[in-house]
Amino acid sequence: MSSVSSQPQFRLTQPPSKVLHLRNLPWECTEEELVELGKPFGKVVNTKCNVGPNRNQAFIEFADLNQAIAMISYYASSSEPAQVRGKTVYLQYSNRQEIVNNKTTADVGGNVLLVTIEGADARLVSIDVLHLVFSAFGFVHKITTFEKTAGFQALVQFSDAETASSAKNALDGRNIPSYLLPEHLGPCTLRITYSAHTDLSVKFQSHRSRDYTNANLPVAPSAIDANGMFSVGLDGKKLEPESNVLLASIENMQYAVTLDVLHMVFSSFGPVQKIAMFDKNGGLQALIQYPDVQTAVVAKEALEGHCIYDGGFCKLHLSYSRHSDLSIKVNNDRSRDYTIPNTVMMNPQPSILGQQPAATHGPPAHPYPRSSFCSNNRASSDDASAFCWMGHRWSTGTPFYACPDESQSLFATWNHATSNGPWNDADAKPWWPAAACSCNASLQTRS
DNA sequence: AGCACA
Repeated sequence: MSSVSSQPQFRLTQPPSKVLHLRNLPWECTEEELVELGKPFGKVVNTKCNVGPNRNQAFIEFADLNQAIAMISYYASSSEPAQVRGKTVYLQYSNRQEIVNNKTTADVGGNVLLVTIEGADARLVSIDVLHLVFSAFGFVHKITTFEKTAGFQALVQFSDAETASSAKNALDGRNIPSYLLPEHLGPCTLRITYSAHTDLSVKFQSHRSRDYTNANLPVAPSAIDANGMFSVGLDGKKLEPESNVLLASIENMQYAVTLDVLHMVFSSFGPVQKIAMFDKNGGLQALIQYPDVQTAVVAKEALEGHCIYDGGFCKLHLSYSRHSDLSIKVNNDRSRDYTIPNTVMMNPQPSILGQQPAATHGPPAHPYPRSSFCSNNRASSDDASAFCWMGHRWSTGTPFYACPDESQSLFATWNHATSNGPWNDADAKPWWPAAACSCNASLQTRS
């Protein structure tokens, strides 16, 4: 009960320990990088990274106290500070004598995440946006949202604990990208823990809960309008009638937008059944058909207003078509029916929506050089390598991040493994893995 | 930029 602490929080001189405390580490510093850093001074027997509120602290434990002392004294007198990925890291003896790697209940989670959305406008975050965000890591089975004293919360159910954990690791503490939110909204931060639930009970599709595994689940009466359509948005706003077919018009088409390009872009959100392209009013338009309305809604939300290429080129404008099933007479470079057999089948995602057919895209024909992945790479005209990163992901699963930049291009990308990305501050968190990119990643990692 | 984990 004493309010006077006898120990200062940080002592100026720490007594030596074979455990060193590191801080100011770059984002997502790996265990390997820590071992690399300590190796010249002795045997690193244990590490712990992603420590602290910013996850930028770590511990390394040497086999022997002298090795820790060697490292500290080396950097105490060195003109070159200790660095990881070019970032200065600060070292000191830990106030503990060994690293405790407790796998606590918070670490061994289940397949359901408890997500708290923080921020003044948190309750304005739509369930569709949450779905989009979490779908970047794998198939989202169900979402329920509710308000508690803790604020606006959601339970997000994945197939398995691994997927849930990857989503948690990537998203905990992050802000929802502003481009996914209505313009006036302030930052919305995700705080994620594991839920004890394993299977959520969702009775209706509504603005508060969704079951993406059951296309036949009734829509909540509150979300149905007089025409019997599911047309009430989150905040009760009227939406245009949704459809499984999107009408895309492409503005500022400096670069060729081909059928394949459209297929790749729209396949990121679900299997594309049919595409028909045509010219209208001197511009290019296309109809893109998904098997279900939900997928079209997610795709529309994610892609609307975005540019296929950096620099404001090939900006997409999407609306719902009144069609529900396109009639494709012939497969050519302007129209295609991907549901007809004898195309490559490579959709490892379980067919959760029942009638959902397998996606029919294959990897691009040519592998593209790694150099084209760098962040300042500009797509060149008539060059399909603008999408090379997607092909690369598909074929290897290498983690790339897409960077929606100032122009909100979807496809400014960089190789996370070899580059800090296009942000200036090495400590800054990278942009969201764009849904387009990560949905493919999740397709890739399932088998 | 300053010590994990319940």
